Amino acid sequence: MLQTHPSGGADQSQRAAIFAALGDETRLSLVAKLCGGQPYSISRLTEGSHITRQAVTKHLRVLEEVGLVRSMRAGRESLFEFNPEPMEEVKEYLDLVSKQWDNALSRLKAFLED
Amino acid sequence: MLQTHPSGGADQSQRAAIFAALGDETRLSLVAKLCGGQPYSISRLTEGSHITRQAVTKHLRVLEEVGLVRSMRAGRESLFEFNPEPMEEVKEYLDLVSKQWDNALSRLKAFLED
DNA sequence: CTAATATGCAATTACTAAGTTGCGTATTAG
DNA sequence: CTAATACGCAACTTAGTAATTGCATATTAG
Repeated sequence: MLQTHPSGGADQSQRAAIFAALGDETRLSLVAKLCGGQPYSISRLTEGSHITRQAVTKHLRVLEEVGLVRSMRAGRESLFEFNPEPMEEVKEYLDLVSKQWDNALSRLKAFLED
Repeated sequence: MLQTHPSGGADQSQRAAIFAALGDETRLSLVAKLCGGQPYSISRLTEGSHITRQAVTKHLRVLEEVGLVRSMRAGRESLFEFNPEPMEEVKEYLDLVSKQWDNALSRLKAFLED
C-alpha cells in the first residue's frame, strides 16, 4: 500500500506560508470579516480596530501574497475580497495528517489485539 | 437565523498560535514525521536535517506550547509524540470560514436569481 | 475649484524568531 | 570506570515582522 505522506510536495513552503499568514490574530479577524462575502475597503476594515490603517494594509498584503484575499481598485478606494482556494489547500493537508494519525492508531490497535 | 461568526471566541489568540506554529516549513516536517504514530527522540528528529539539534529542539518546544506534540523523558532521551487535538480545533475553524463563504455565495445567487 | 477622503510610499523603532555555538550534566554502553 | 550519547541552558547573531509616523498623490463631494 502506497502511503500518501504529508511531507510530500514542493509546495511545503507554500503551505507553511498560508499557515503563517493565518498565524496572526489581526489577520484572522480580517479573514473573519471578509469571508462573509462582501468586499471591504481598507478604511472600512480599519474601523473599530486598535491599529492604524497602515498596519491593516500590511496585513492585507500578507494575506494577498498567499492568495487568501484579492484586491481591486475602485476609484479612490481599494477593495479586498476573500478567496477560499488556499484555505481548501491547507484543509486537505490537515485531513491528510489526521488520516496518517488514524491509520497509525488502527495499526497499533490491530497489533495489540493480535 | 443566528450566524456563527468565525471571529467569536476568546481563543482567537490560541487559534492564531496554532496556525503560527504550523507556519514554518521545518515544523511542518516534524509534524509530518510524528503524525505517523511513532514517538521520536530529538536526535532522531534531527537526523537528515540541515539544522542543528538545538534548532530542532526549539521548534519542538513551539509545537509543544500549542499542544501539537507532547514530550516525555525516557532515560537520557526525550521522546516526542504527536497530539491531534489542536489540529481538530483549527480544522473546525476553517470549516466555519468555508461555511460562511458558501452561505454568502448562496445568498448572492438567490438575490440575483430573484 | 477646494476640502475632505482614501490610499501609497518610505523611514524608523521595537520586538520576535530562527539558528548557531559553547559548555555543563545526565545516562548508558563496553 | 570511562567514553560516547542525548540533552538542557544561556549568550549571541542575524534577519524578519508588527506597528508607527510623516508626507505625497489620487479621487470624490459640495
